Amino acid sequence: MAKAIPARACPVAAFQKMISGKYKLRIVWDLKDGPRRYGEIRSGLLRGAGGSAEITPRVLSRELKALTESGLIDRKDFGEVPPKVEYRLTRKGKSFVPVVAAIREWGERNLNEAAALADAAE
Amino acid sequence: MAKAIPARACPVAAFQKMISGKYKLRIVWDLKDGPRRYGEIRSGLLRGAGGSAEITPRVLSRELKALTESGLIDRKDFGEVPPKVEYRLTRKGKSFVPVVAAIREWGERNLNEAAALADAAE
DNA sequence: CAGCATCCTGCGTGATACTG
DNA sequence: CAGTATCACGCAGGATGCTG
Repeated sequence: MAKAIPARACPVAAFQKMISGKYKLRIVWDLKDGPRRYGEIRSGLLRGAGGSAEITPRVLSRELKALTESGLIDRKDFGEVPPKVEYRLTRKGKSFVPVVAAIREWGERNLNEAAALADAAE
Repeated sequence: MAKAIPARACPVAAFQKMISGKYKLRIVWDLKDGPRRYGEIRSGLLRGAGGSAEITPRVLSRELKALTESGLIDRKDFGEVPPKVEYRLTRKGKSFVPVVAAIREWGERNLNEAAALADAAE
C-alpha cells in the first residue's frame, strides 16, 4: 500500500491526494471570489450538485478540514454565539485557482455531451 | 446518490470522475511523448510510484479501459501472438496535456515539503 | 505479452441524530 | 449556525492465479 505521498516523485499523485473528494475543487472555486461562511459553501455546493443530493455536514466538515490542513484554505472563527465561521483561500489556495480555471475551461470545452459522443472516431 | 455525471452543472465534477484513479493522470502524462505499449506504461508507473508498489494488471487494465471510454486515449491492437498493444493519446487526450502540465507545474512549486511548512503564516 | 477471473479489504461518502 | 457522533455501504484497488 502506498500511504506516504511521494510528492517529489510524482506531483500529480500529491495533487490527486490533495483534491481527492467530491467537493474540494468546487469549494476552492467557490472561495475564489472571497470569504464564505460554512452555510454559504454548503448551499453553493447544493446548487451545482444535481439538485437533490444533500451534502452532509460530516462530509463538508471533513473536506474543509482537509483543505485547511493542505494549506489551501484558512478557517476564521468569529468567536461566540451564534457561531460564525468564514473560510477563505490562502495564498497557496489563490495560486491554485488558475489551475482549477484551466480544468474548468477544458472541462467545459471537452466534457459536454456532444463531445463525448462525437469522439468515438478519434 | 449522484450517479449520473451532471457535466454541464459542474465541469470539475466530471473532470474528477474522468481522472479518478491513482494512475490515470500519470498514464496520460506518460503518453504525451508518443504511443506506448502496455508493459512500458506499467514499468513507467512503477518507477515513480515509490518503488515497491506493484501495480496489478487488473487495475492498470481498468484504468486504460476507462481512459479509452473517456475518449482520452486510443487502443491499438496489433493482432496476433505475441500480443502487442499500443496506447496513444487521442486529440482530446492531447488537448488535455496542457492541463496536466499546469497541475504538475503547480504541484512542483507548491507541494514540496518546504512550501507546506512555510505557509503556516498565511 | 497483455490481459481476465476471483477474492478480499480499507476508505470515501451518505443517512441520521445530537450539541455548544 | 456550525459542526460532531455513530452506523452502514459501495467501490476503488491490491493479491493471486490463469489464459490466448
